[in-house]
Parts: sequence; C-alpha cells; structure tokens
Amino acid sequence: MEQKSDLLQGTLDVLILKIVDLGPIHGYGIAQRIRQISKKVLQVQQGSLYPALHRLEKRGWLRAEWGEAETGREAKFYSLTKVGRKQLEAERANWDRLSEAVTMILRTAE
Amino acid sequence: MEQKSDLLQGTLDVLILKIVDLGPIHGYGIAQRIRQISKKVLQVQQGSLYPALHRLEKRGWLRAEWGEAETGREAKFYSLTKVGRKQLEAERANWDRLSEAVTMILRTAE
DNA sequence: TTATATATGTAGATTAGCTAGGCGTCACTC
DNA sequence: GAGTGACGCCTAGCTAATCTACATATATAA
Repeated sequence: MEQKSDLLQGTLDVLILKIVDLGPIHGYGIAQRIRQISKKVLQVQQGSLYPALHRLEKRGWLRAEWGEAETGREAKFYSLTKVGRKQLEAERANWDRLSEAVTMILRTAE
Repeated sequence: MEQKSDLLQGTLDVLILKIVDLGPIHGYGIAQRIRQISKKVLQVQQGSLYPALHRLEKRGWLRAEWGEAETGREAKFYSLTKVGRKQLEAERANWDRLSEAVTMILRTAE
C-alpha cells in the first residue's frame, strides 16, 4: 500500500509542541506553519492534526482556549503547559539522538 | 502508554535495506549490526524484525536463502534485489528530505 | 452562484511496531 | 547434569498513530 506519508511517523507530537512553543496558535495555523517552515515537505492532514491536538491536551501538554483568529473567526488557541515544555525538550532530545543514529547507519560505507 | 520506542517509527525498512546492502546477512545479524553501529541507540525487537523481513521479501526488495552462519548454524541470509536497491535509494532520499525538514522546524527560533 | 480558504471535528481502516510467547541448538558454568 | 545465556528462527494479539473521507459553518473572491 505504498505508505506515502506526508510526515515522519512519530514526529507529529514534537512538531506540534515546537510550533506551539513559538507562541499561542490555533490548530489550523499549526498545520500551516509546519507546511510553511518545511517548504511543503511536511504536510499535516486534518485527520491527523485534530486527534493529535486532543491527545496532547489530554496528556496535559497543551492547554486550549477559544479566541478570535486574525481573520475574526472563532478558533481554539493552544499554548504549552509547564509539563508540555518539559515534554518538548525530552522529545527534541530523543529526536536528535535517534535521527543521528539513523543517519549514521544510512551513511555507513563498506 | 508512553510509546517508549527503540526505533524511529517508519525507519525500520530503510535500516534493514541499508544493512543488507552492505552484504548478505541473516536476520539475527541485521539486528546486531543496527544495534552495534548505532551504539545501542537503535534496538530492533525480534517481533519487529522478522515480520519486517517477510514484508520486504514479499514486496520483492529482499531475497532470502538458507545458508550457514559463522557459528556453523543454519540461518536465512538476505540480499537485496535490483528493485530493493532502487527502493533503498528512494527511501534514503526520503529520509534525508523529511528528517532535514523536521530538524529545521525544531531549530526554528522565535 | 460557485468555488476556495478558513476553521473545527469524527469514523473507520490500515499499518507498524511492541510484548510475550514458542522452538531448537550450542557452550559454559555451577 | 542442570541451568543459563547466546544464537537463530518464528507467530499471535494488542496498541497507537496516521490516513482517507466525510461533515459542518463562515467569509471572500471570481
């Protein structure tokens, strides 16, 4: 089934945490930011995004409150909790460790 | 449930293909090599390894044949097919693209 | 008026990887 | 000779993440 993913599986959480860490932002905006910063390499589907946000909120890493978007519409704004910030640091470190290891293997010569 | 993974999800296939590309090797050896090269950062569980090998073989990327391991025991040796080598290149390129994008986002300041 | 962008969400399917088991052999030690 | 651990293969069943596809509502541009 080809598994043509728009993400690196398992990285969505840390990406969301990082984007939210840049400042309160609503869900739709998170997806836009990820797409934009990555120059369209990473694309978060809505069916992945919203469940992920609810997941992270449930775990106590994100806090949500309704507010007004730049466009004047109602939107749910997310921000990091204290635990969420710790989680971000942990996941970021984990990413560095693991991705470096993968790259190391892929570059192994001989 | 904390998802304490020993791998970066979705990278197992490319890791296996890469290791096999270094020369014919049996399943158990693949796991050892990955563990060794990554300095124990990446650890493939047997319950992940063997299904993955069968998956890759089924897709025509790996070829398997029984042979004798260094220890004198029977073992299944895997090698890359032509399609498998192409797949390795594709997945490696994909890894570079995606991991770079993730790292870029995680390093975004402000 | 019709489409596109914004904004939120759910249902259902797929898939990968994990835990936890099983089988058989060999070498070593207690 | 009994037990342990490494080697080498395997499967069953679970969980979790992500995807596709849908639904809803408003605003704006063509």
